[in-house]
Amino acid sequence: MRILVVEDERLLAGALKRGLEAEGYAVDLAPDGRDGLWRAREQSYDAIVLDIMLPGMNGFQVCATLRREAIWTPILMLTAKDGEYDEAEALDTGADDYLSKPFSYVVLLAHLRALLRRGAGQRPAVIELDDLRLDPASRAVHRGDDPVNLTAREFGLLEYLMRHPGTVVSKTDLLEHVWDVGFDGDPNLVEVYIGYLRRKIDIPFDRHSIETVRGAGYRLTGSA
Amino acid sequence: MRILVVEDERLLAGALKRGLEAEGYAVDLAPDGRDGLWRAREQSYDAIVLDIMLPGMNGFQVCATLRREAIWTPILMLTAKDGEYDEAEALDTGADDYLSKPFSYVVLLAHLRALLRRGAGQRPAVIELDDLRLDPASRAVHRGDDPVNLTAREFGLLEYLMRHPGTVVSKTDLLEHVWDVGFDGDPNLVEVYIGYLRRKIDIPFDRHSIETVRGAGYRLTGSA
DNA sequence: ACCGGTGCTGAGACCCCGCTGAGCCGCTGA
DNA sequence: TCAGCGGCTCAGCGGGGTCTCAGCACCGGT
Repeated sequence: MRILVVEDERLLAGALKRGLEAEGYAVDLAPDGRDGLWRAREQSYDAIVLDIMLPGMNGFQVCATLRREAIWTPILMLTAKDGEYDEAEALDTGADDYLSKPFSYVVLLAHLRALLRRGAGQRPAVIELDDLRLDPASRAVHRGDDPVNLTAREFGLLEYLMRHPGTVVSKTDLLEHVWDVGFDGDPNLVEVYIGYLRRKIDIPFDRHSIETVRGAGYRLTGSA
Repeated sequence: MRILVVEDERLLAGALKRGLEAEGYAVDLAPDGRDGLWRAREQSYDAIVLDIMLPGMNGFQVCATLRREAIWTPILMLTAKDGEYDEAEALDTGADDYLSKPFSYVVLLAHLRALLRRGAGQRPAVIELDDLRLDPASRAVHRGDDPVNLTAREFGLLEYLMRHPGTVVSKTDLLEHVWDVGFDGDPNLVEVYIGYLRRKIDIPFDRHSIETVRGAGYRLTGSA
């Protein structure tokens, strides 16, 4: 865990460095806003402790600049005054948390821990098979760079196949999982939709990733 | 944006509910810890405002229980005393932020907004998608340089969509998060409001950023 | 080669989904 | 009190999606 402390008061900065290092963190110091901004850009920190009152460039500016550059390192702001709107402004410029001076060391630690705990958000898994990509979240399918437009039923069918790559899936399996359970319809329905799929993801690209296994079902080929 | 307020003091709870609803949030109230825990488990909230002093089960316990069950809804704790260790304990049991009573409504709002911003995975204060800008703080929306006038409901809808860009959001999702709890209304309502939105942010500018994904929901296109 | 079985495809009907305009209700401010 | 606005419901319409059906192609076994 690497932490950047941007603080111009020597005494406070030193105390923070020693304290945090005692907790096992690796700490970098920056004496002013410009240096802090530079370090935050160059290095990858797990969190930044950022004072507002700084020579040269104040904390708000540093924070806003970083966010504008799409750098999302968690930022803990140290507000000198405890005016309400100061705090609100800190959060609105993109800080993740703030502390009003004077603060106790225990509280700072707790805030930092909370900040570090909030890790990166998990992204829904995109399923890939060779150059075929399916994103369940955005319901988007791509063959290479070309987008493929699928209807709801076609998408459901392809998703099920892609979740069982390389294995033979029977038509009754598909009817049960892609269509409603206990669907007593004609297996021909599956054949029809397999046809639709092929005409959208295989034939235009001259592939044949959907194999038919006579008497058994279908198999989607390719490797993740 | 759906928010759960766990607070036993009737007056405060009511005031919060009314205030937040005026801002366009959908608000649920829970009068004690047990009820709050139950609701937080059952429903999907975008944030929880959690008092510590509660009958039956206190806020620490509720918070710790939720985290133990891997429910990561952002939690804003209301600490009655302003002892340092209270605050530290709040953060250490898994709360994301805290406020010491008494607090002002402005500050609460700022904290909540910051929390909601993080919940979606660390976004800047102003949400941008291509030339569409939405500022939660000032409740202003712009397409390019042109201001767009939205009603509260339209704004809530657009904000939720912009916090989930590129992903398909179902109508029931929207009903649950943009409208009130347990809203068992007609999904047509969503369609109507999508229509309103399109007539304000898309059609006049000859775009179509709100795509309908037949059988699944809607997707807001564009890149930050 | 013949023939039954299995899978593929084009055409078409039906129906549900989503969009829209009209209108009602409640609130608010003039 | 009334006009205006926002929120919501309702009914109708249009079109795209789902499904059925029949005919044809292909494959395997005798």
